[in-house]
Amino acid sequence: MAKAKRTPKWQRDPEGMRLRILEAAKQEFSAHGLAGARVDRIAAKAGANKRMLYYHVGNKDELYLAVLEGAYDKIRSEERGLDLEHLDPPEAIRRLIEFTWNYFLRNPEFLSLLQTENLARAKHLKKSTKVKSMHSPFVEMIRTVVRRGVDGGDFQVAVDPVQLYISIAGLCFFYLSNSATLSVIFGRDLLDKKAKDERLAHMVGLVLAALTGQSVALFEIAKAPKSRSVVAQTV
Amino acid sequence: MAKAKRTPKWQRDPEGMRLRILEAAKQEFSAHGLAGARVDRIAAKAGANKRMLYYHVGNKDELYLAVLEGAYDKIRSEERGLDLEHLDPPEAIRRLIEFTWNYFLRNPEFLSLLQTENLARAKHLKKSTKVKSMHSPFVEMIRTVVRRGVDGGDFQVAVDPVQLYISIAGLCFFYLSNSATLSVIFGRDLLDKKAKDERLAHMVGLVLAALTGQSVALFEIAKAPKSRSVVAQTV
DNA sequence: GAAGAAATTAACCCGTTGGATAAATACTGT
DNA sequence: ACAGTATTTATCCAACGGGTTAATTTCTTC
Repeated sequence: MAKAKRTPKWQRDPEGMRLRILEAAKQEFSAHGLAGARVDRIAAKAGANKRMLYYHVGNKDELYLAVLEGAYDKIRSEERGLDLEHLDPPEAIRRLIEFTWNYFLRNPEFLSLLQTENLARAKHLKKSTKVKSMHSPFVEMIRTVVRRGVDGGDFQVAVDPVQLYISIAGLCFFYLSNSATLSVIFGRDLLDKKAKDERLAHMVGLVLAALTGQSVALFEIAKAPKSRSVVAQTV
Repeated sequence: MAKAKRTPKWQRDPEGMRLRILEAAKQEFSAHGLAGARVDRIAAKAGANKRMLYYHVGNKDELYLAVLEGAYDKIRSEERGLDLEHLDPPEAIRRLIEFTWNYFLRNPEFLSLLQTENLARAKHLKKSTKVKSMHSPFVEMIRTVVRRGVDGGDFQVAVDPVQLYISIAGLCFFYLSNSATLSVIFGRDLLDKKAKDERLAHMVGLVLAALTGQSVALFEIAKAPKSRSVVAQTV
């Protein structure tokens, strides 16, 4: 028998493999949900063997939780880089909305994972020790912005930062995560460029108008004079 | 051999059976999603045999679509009874928000079903002929309210009714459908009575303030003087 | 009271799926 | 070069789950 096999069939790369597995799992879980996800497909997509999943991460549930924690970790860390402190309050809120919107656009799997986890009534997330300790200092960031806005006279009311955050996230989240059914219902494509631009303008206008008491459509239109209405639309 | 079996083991009731199957399926699908739902559990919950599902409705996918169509049918019909025409515009918007909020609260399975269907990118809904024809005349209802509000000077801007509807639905939907993960993240129970009351007040305040340009917290507080802040919260 | 249709039950089929076992292959230190 | 360990592969399997087949029971009607 010739000795053969001079070239290694694979390189050892445990950390790389772990990452590929998690990435593949993220796609699979977000595309099919927890129950619909197939362990074999994850393995194949990661260029790995099914046994590897169990070796490197654990069983299906642990894998799912790891993906979920990773997703939260990612958004929280990006949020931290937002520093809204040295913007004047209305501009800070605008930036927050734009960040949230764009993050959701860039990371659709995050939306799907959240939906999946909420469908499961956060059963898995509750078990996570990591995520609980991540309570966003983000809320404090927003609280500060609101306080500054009120003190400086820009904002009319000192809104609860958690409510505000949930509202902003909700305005973005619902539109994007439900765009499929909404598009069918309303018979328009909500994901083409124009629709997305209009939505962003609408959300910024809605929230800022509520906070400042002035129709934001005004300076919105001033900024982009050619787009004919943005929040407002002549009747 | 004695003849036995004088009392019938079951009554024939095809329509009742069909309804029980659909109700059981609704619960199962909303609790576990499409892939997670178990045909056997549906049958058991309906007090039926698995074969009955196929006899009365069809296979798992058809069953799911039937449930989904039923859910849409229900909310659309309730919406039709809202008649906002003879309310003055701000009050009409308030009622719309309250209706949406309460409907979602009363029908949590509807939220779950929507989430599930959107996770599937509306694959099934697109096949439905019924739902497409249900385009809500609701949008026209809202358009009329907005137009009246602008004409009468109550509203500052003529917002696109579809955007407004999506915003209202989104504010309600996200809070409720994601309350499980949000509660974990923020470490507060978002579903107790007080939290729900505050949320409703926040949403009404946000939307009406944006539309009218006046901080709605004012007449909100006037109406319910004992609740200490509603939209606003002193800093 | 018998025939035929409608509704219901029980039992089985068979591909899928999560997970396990054990062997093979690459790397590390000595 | 050898031993020991970490990583990867190749198979296997028991449970499950959707769907089907065929028999059984009730209702209708003539």
